[in-house]
Amino acid sequence: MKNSADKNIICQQSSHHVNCTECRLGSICLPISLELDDVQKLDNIIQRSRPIQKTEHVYRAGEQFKSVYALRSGAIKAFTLTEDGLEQITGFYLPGEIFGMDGLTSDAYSNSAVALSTSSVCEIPFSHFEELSTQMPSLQRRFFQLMSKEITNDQQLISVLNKNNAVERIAAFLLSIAARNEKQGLSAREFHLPMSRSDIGNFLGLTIETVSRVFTRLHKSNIIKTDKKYIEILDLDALKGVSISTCQ
Amino acid sequence: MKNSADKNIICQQSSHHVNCTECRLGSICLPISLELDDVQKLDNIIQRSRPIQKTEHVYRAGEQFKSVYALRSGAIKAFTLTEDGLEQITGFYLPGEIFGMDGLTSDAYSNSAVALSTSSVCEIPFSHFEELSTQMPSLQRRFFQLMSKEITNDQQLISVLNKNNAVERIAAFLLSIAARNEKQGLSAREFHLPMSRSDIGNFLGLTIETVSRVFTRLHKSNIIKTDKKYIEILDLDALKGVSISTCQ
DNA sequence: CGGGTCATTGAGTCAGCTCAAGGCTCGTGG
DNA sequence: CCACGAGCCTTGAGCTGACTCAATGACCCG
Repeated sequence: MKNSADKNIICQQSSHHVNCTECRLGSICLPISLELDDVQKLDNIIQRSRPIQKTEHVYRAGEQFKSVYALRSGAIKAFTLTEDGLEQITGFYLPGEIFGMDGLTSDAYSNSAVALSTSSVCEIPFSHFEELSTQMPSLQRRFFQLMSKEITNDQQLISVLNKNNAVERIAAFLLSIAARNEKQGLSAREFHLPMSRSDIGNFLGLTIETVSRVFTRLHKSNIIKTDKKYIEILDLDALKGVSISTCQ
Repeated sequence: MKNSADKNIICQQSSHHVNCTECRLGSICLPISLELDDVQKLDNIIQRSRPIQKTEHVYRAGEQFKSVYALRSGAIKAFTLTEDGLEQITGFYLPGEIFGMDGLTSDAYSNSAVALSTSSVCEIPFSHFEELSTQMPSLQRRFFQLMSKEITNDQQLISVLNKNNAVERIAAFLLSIAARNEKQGLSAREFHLPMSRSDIGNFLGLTIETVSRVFTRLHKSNIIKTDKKYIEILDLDALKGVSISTCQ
């Protein structure tokens, strides 16, 4: 609420013209393991536009694949529509993470990507990127690794969906968000969830009512403290205990 | 049964020393879109060993990542173990498909891969492959696409697990196997499932009892004909009708 | 202040799970 | 050549966790 409003302002200040060498996310984003002048070359092909507002699309399913994207600030959800027109969320992306890699197979995005809050993204035109990758083996390797990471994340989620009940799924989800916040240098103990209860339910294969009930249950047993989208982890070990495994 | 025994013999005959240019799977496997002499170069780095027997491992979770693999004949299942030691199958691989791409992220395989029946695999040592990719943009592109395909397959499965009930999941599964058989030039209408009911259940997040009940239900309503692992699709439209979407 | 969106809480239902028993097939050994 | 055991599959009966339906509450924005 008040806090999240403040955060948005900060995000907007830091956005737009910061290049890769100055970006505070350099250590977790695409450029890891590149030499300084290679980072410069990468930076040269990256396009940065004005921030995207909540609910705006970065790309839509079916559009021609042109670029992959790095998230600089905000949050993104990626989703497909099922045959019968239902939304299925396939992932949430936080700052420093890459999205759009689903578009490569068929030269068209298979997901749509929308901003969950005001977000700035770095667009990486793929044809340029591909060319650069052939010249920079470490960039090629890095991208292979990122795609592989996406695969193992998805497989981890499959495992959670197949084996774990509602509480375990949500605990795993919270731990995943916490870990990814920490990676960005933010708190793993308290944070704002960028997505709605309904988005969480959609992602985890639960109804919104079940998500809500689990949150109150975890709150009442003093494992987490919740206030709308604000989450504070009070008893990390207990949360790990109920989760068993982590998703994404 | 009798048929499947025959098939294994055929597979073994065709295995081992066939190189990429002669392989009947060339049109669906890694080499698509490569020039002839590029296929030769690719072929030079590929290692082919004696066939793998049922239940033998190609690699184990945690082992150092060294190669990706193309399946020439047989069938492979990939799986992880959850914290509490339960198997979670993350995918089945049929001839012409590539597996092992989960190992790139952390330089160690995150899955184990075992043969479901006698199988021959082509091993592609990754360091050589990477080097070749920098010299052959179309190979690099092809591999990006294959990884992207794996991502969209997994996301498709996530969607099926989140949205579909038991019958829908199994119908989608059968349609996926059928389509992939067809891609190999085999029948999409009748085939042998290489995996057990228990493997299907594990993959689709169902118990073995539920899988069995759904199979008999589909059989009794004359949509498919089942005899153990032999499947014949009698009414494709009806099967599509109950599936809604396809998984992997 | 009113209408819309999002979240919470309660009550009843059901799909798929668990537990249990029995059948089929194949390989081994007497 | 048959008997036996081990896997794998099928079928039945009863239970339960998450879903559906419904109502109410909290907050935001015009």
